[in-house]
Amino acid sequence: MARGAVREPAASDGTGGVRDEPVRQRLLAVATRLFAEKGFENTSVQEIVSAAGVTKGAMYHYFDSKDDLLREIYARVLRLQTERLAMFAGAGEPIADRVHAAAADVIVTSVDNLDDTKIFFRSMHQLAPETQKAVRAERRRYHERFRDLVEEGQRAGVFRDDVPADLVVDYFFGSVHHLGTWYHADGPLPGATIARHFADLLLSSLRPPT
Amino acid sequence: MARGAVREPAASDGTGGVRDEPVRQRLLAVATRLFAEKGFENTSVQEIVSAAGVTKGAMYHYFDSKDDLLREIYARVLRLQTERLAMFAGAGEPIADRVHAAAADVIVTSVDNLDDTKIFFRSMHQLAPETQKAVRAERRRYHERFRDLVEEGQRAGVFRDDVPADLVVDYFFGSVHHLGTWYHADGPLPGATIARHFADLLLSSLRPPT
DNA sequence: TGTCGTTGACCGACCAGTCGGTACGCTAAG
DNA sequence: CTTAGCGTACCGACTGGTCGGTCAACGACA
Repeated sequence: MARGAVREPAASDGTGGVRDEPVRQRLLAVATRLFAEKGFENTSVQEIVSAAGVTKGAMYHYFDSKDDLLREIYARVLRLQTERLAMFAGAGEPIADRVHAAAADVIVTSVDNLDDTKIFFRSMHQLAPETQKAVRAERRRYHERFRDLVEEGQRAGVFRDDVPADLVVDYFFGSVHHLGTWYHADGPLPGATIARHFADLLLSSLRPPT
Repeated sequence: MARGAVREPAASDGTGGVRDEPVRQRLLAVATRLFAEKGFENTSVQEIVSAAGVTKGAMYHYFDSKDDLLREIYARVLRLQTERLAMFAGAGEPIADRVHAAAADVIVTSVDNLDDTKIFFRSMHQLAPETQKAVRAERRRYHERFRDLVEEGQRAGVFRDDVPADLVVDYFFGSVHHLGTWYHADGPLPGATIARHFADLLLSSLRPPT
């Protein structure tokens, strides 16, 4: 590596288009890709830093551990989804429309960040129990926010109420979380189409029984 | 270990109730439990054989590799579910009832074998690519069989046909596969209740739109 | 009945390699 | 002079897998 260069190595550094992001961001981006490709435990720290064009010293300067790297990836996608859910939940439309919009949106963002989605559910259990508990708690808050939306619809008589709202949320998000196992960006259906179909199925299953 | 004993060690051998299963079965049972608890990569071969009361020599006598152990666990649960699906699909009842029964059954068996379910979707990507492809292919056949059922209902006009049957199957099995991440046997809802609710939601979402 | 030879089941010490993590040094900026 | 931002060298723990060896059961044969 060119030691004479100033802060950032020159334009072409072999990291594939992420060349002038700061080191920390580059490490996160590369780790996300590698974790999604080969799994957390099968990706060595050495591979990550090599792909990012730095060394282990740099990585351990920005992150406490390999676990910490994974945790940061989780936190990032959770922040994004939580923000967007709050936006859709607080809109002024009828409850059914808000649920439909929020459901469709979470699918679109999951597809747009498919690597994060994959990592989340494959590698969660690799984290230290304490860290895992923290991540789970944040995830739970997200689910509860969505559940409140469903309950609002049930109280309004728009949704069937013979199925617990919690179960409905687990049901729907099971589908969302498993997008990573079968969806491919080059497949026949674009993310927006899947989002619409899944949201339709959710709303349809919530119609009160005849 | 008592070397003087004959084939099977005496009654109490500290393996916790699996004492007189043959060694191969014991290894599978113990590995299933440990893989579900701590993940495939975080479970060493030494831990497995210690918990099963044998040594590495024994394990490598029955299995080619650690991967082979995982593959056997997959194959076992896939065989079971495939058999049961064929049974429900071939019954003489109306198509809606058959889909409902098959959907509820796969949930019950997933809950009954929750460890296998967890392992399946957490550790699949750890397998060698070739092995992984074989397992995926078998899994795909199972999904296709289920999809055919949905399509049968669509052709009969019982189910809505504005959503591709493939998508419906991915939608539903996402929920099934994620049972392992939130369901606990000591929770408030028994498996049969969840099975009923999920199957109801599926059938409800398949009703033709008004 | 006694005693070989063979075979399947299993033991346990060991190896070569890999991994996450650390200690320390250098450089440039403030 | 201090601090941030890294690079380099290296450690110790651990892993999957191997390999020579042990032991009991069994069939053959006298």
